[in-house]
Amino acid sequence: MKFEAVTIKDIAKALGLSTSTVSRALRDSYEISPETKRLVIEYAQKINYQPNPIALSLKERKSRSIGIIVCEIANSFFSQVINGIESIANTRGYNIIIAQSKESAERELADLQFLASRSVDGLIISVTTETTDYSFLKDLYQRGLPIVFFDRIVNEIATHKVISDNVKGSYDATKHLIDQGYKNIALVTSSEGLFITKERMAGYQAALKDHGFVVNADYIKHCNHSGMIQAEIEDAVNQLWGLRKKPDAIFAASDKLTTGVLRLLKARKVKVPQQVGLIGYSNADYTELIDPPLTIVKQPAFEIGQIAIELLLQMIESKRPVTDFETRVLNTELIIRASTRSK
Amino acid sequence: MKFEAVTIKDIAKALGLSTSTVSRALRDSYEISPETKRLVIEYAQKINYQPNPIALSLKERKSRSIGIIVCEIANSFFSQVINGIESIANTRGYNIIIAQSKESAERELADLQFLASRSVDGLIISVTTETTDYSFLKDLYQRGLPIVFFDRIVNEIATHKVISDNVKGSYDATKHLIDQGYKNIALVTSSEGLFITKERMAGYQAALKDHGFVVNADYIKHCNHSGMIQAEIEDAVNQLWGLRKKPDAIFAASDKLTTGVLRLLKARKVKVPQQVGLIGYSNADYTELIDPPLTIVKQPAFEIGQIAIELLLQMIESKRPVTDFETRVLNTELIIRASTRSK
DNA sequence: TTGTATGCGTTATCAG
DNA sequence: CTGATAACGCATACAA
Repeated sequence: MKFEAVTIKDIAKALGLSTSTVSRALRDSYEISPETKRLVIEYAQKINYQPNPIALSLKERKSRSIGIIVCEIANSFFSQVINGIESIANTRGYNIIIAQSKESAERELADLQFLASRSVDGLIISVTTETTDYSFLKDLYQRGLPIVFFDRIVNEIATHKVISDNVKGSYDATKHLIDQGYKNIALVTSSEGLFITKERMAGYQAALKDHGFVVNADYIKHCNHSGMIQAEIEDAVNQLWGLRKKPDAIFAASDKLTTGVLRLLKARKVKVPQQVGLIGYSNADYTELIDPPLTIVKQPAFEIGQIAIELLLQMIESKRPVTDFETRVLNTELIIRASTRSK
Repeated sequence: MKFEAVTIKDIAKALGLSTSTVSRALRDSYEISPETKRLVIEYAQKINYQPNPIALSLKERKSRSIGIIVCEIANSFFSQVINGIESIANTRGYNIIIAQSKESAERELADLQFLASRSVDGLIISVTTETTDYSFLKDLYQRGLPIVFFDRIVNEIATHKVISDNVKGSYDATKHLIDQGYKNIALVTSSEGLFITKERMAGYQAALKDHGFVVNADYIKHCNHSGMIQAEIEDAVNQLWGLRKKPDAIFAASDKLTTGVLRLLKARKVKVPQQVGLIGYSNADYTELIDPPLTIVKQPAFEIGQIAIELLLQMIESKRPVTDFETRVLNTELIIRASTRSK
């Protein structure tokens, strides 16, 4: 509470007891007489006593808060993950502090320092597409800060990770385009350094090969998710369109890229899926509203959040350091819409 | 930091000084010799000393964190407001704790208690459409917790408020439909209790009257933003469609309602704007992607957040209680798309 | 100019 | 069973 917060001391004074007795009574210690306990607990309830979490944090050297770093909360995927995290964190008495990196490695570092200085008990993070220097993260981790990665994970750090099955998701998406009769399928994806990018590329390539297509390096375009993303997408599409054998379909391998490609095609009056096929990763809820509704690969964002926080709390609350780390891989969902392609 | 966090005591020991000297040197107190200051500051930097914010909070009886309660962070409007809040809070050394009420008054109360118990220094809130009991909020406020309302404000509590000009925004939206030639314009809006609902209704009614239309009570439908919102919208639209004089246009007075109405019309293969005109409040970024792009009323969400936090920090940091409260009213933007109605 | 002592709210340790 | 005291990390009134 604020101003006149009631403390253990107030209770002690009012009841003519010592603070330690009150503290013990409140924590239901076995060494306090039932009578005293009753008295204390009743009075505490009456005056609506709430233990001061700050004092508790100072004493116990933990803050019962966990930090989350994502690039952007306005992104559906991330806000759904946060919802998942929150749904569990709250019931376990933890609060979450959200920081946005805005796809900037610099801001990410600042966020990290900020959260560390606020002594969060643990961290859940999806790194930026820019991040290449993991030293601070590693340092934090080695100093004992529990960390769980999700989505854009860092393989260089051995801890729990939660992702969706990127290879399979991308394989399915690409296969769907093939099944629809597209012959020249391009991939617009994120920065090469990212692990999930590699996986998504692998799924795309595997699907092509399995169906007798050759992988054309010119068909693979990387865009990083900077503030310039729309311009990068435009560049990528221009390059694709400029090829001798122009692609007839695009697989966009992230939420932002899907929206971006769609935006561009709309602006250029390109008909989807008649003129160009399009499929993309997306957790947005608008994809069924566009015309025709877009076929998407959807990640189980809420579950990803829940699993991430479960694993994190497990690390935080276990007495001795966790040694065997898991990488949880969840299935994505291919949501097929407007599946009939009118050629 | 975590484990081996370096404290003022460590510095003192290493330099053969007392903790108070170190503390003062770090805070650049005038009563410390330049030489000692230099020594302390250099050493502190070298070992990367970070003051423990928890200890600081306990001492200064404030947490340098502010609470935010919104119904849903996945809502573009709210995530943009949060971005605005965060942009300022971070630079002023405050962190934000976000809680979601999910349109439930019960969860809102729990959030409130949670944040109060975490001793936030201030609160920024947009209440649920369900909220009718303001007693806890009022209580908190009277105990000295600075509160700023935005969007769904509570007029019963005299403090700063930030909203957009709902009357004008709705007036403009309605007028736009009239200008497009629609004659029977329905309003789908939120719960009647909400102040912003009243304002949006007022704008809608004023526009009709000013243009020589009569306000038809049957054309006004209230839906509250519960988990059943889509069903409520369906009900509302069914009722509208069942009227003797069926409406030829709908003004949806919130983000969620706009999406919901659109979803329904799409599902029923109703052509917008040919068969039914549609205009709605929206801060989503997908409205230009639908076919044809939707005309919307957009709120200056980021600015709303920035102003809210500015006002809050002003309350928090002012020595004596603020007495003259402002209600900041910002202009909305009418973004006209697909303006030519092909009748 | 620097050091000592105290308190913020709580719990753990040690006495009684 | 209960009470006094110390400690968590920091800032500050008071002493020197």
